This record gives sequence, structure tokens and C-alpha cells, in this order.
Amino acid sequence: MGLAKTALYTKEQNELALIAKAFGHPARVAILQYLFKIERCVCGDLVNEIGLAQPTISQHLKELKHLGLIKGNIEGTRVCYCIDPENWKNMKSIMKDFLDQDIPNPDCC
Amino acid sequence: MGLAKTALYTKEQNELALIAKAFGHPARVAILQYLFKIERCVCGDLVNEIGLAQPTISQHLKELKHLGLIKGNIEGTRVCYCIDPENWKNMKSIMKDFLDQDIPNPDCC
DNA sequence: TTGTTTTATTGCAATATTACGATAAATGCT
DNA sequence: AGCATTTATCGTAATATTGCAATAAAACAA
Repeated sequence: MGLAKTALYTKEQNELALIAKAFGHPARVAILQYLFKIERCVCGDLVNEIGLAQPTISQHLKELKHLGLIKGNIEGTRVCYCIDPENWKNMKSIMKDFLDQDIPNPDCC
Repeated sequence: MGLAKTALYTKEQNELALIAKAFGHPARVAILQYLFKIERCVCGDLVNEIGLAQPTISQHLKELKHLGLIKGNIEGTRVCYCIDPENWKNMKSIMKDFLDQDIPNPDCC
């Protein structure tokens, strides 16, 4: 069906899945890594940096922005994107809680 | 097009995206959390635990197994699934490297 | 052997995602 | 005003994902 039955899961499970989905495409990983790498805010050079068309990049940026991981400031005709530090921190703590769970029986299988 | 242009990205970016994709569905998050929660290996009660049909659960398990995050041992007619500790550790380190990057200019936007 | 239980596979329908051309919107420049 | 630059949105085509009924496969039980 292609439709996730969100009602079956806890709020936390749905939230984690939404976050992970954002990282589930290499273009969005590349965008975030570029925003981490450069010294200043990036404006439109993501299109040159990654080999995708401008509307495609814009769409990926929209998703990341919608999730709150990045924010964009309009500067003339350009838009300056960067990581949202506060939201990144929150996301990180959710992800880490999930990743750091103790494995119950390492020798069970 | 619905097709990720993997050639555009680094090996690391593609790998991270593949891992994240596994967590990008609440059913798989729920499966993993259940495997973490229970004391012993789970056999077939995931279908009861999560409210999805048996073929659907089986498909999600297949994806997690393919990625190496879980392993399954055949025990009679049943299959015992559990987290793969070694692969989980490796995956965790990849994810954490990504999450722990330093944010360059917190006040840039 | 026959039936039961459990899991995997197949086939298909419904929905989601990805990518991009065309175009719009907003700003700056001359 | 007219034109260039940059980004967002719309529309659409191609592919991927999700979910399940039906069925197969494998092991056990009587």
C-alpha cells in the first residue's frame, strides 16, 4: 500500500522514523555534510556542489527545513541555509537514545 | 523519477543513507525496540506485538537482516531473531560520526 | 502419511519519493 | 521600466515502498 500505519506505533517510534527518513537519501546527507563543512552559510552553491537540478535541491532543502534540522535566511535574491543548532541537538539526543540501547543477550543466536 | 543517483555521492554518504533508510519506517523501529526490550530472542511474536500482517513483518525483518542489523536462527519451524551486536556497533559508530559533527557558525543565520 | 504450525515468497494494488522542465516570485541592477 | 539572478512552486513521469492475500516451504506431531 505504501502507507505507513502511524497509529500502530508510539509517538517516539514515529518521530524517530521521520528523523531517519530525512537521512535516508544521500542527497540530504550530502547537503548536511556540506553545511557542516563550510565556514559560512551556503546560499546557492549546493546545486553546483551536488550534481542535481536546482528544483531537486530546493525540494530536499524544504524537507530538511520542515523537519527543523536547517534554517534559511533570505539575503537579497539568495537564501542562506545553515544547520539549526538547537534542533540538531534535540534530534541527536533522540537518535542516540535509540542507538545506545543495551543489547540483551549477545550470545542468544 | 524516484531513483537516487548514487554515483553523485561518496561511499560514506550512500552508506549512511542506507542505514538511515532502515530506521525510516516505524515498523522497523518497533521491531528493533522489541528486540532490545525482551530478555530472550524473539521468535514469531512480532506479528502479535505489532499490528501488521505476517508477510509484512517478514518483509521488514528481511530488510533489517539484509543490512546486517539483525540475525535469524532457524529453530524448528520457528526463527529466532536478535540484534547482531557487532554490526550494530559498527553502524552506531557511522551514525555517531555523522551526528557529532561540529556546527561551524551557530550565529550565522 | 496427513495435518499443523511457522515463516518466506509471490503477485499485486495503493501510496510515496525522487527528479526535472517550465514557470513564477522576489530582489537587485542599469 | 526592463533585464538578470536566484530560489520556490507546479506539474508530471519514473521508480520505490508498503501492505496484504494467497501460496509455498520446512519442520514437527500424531
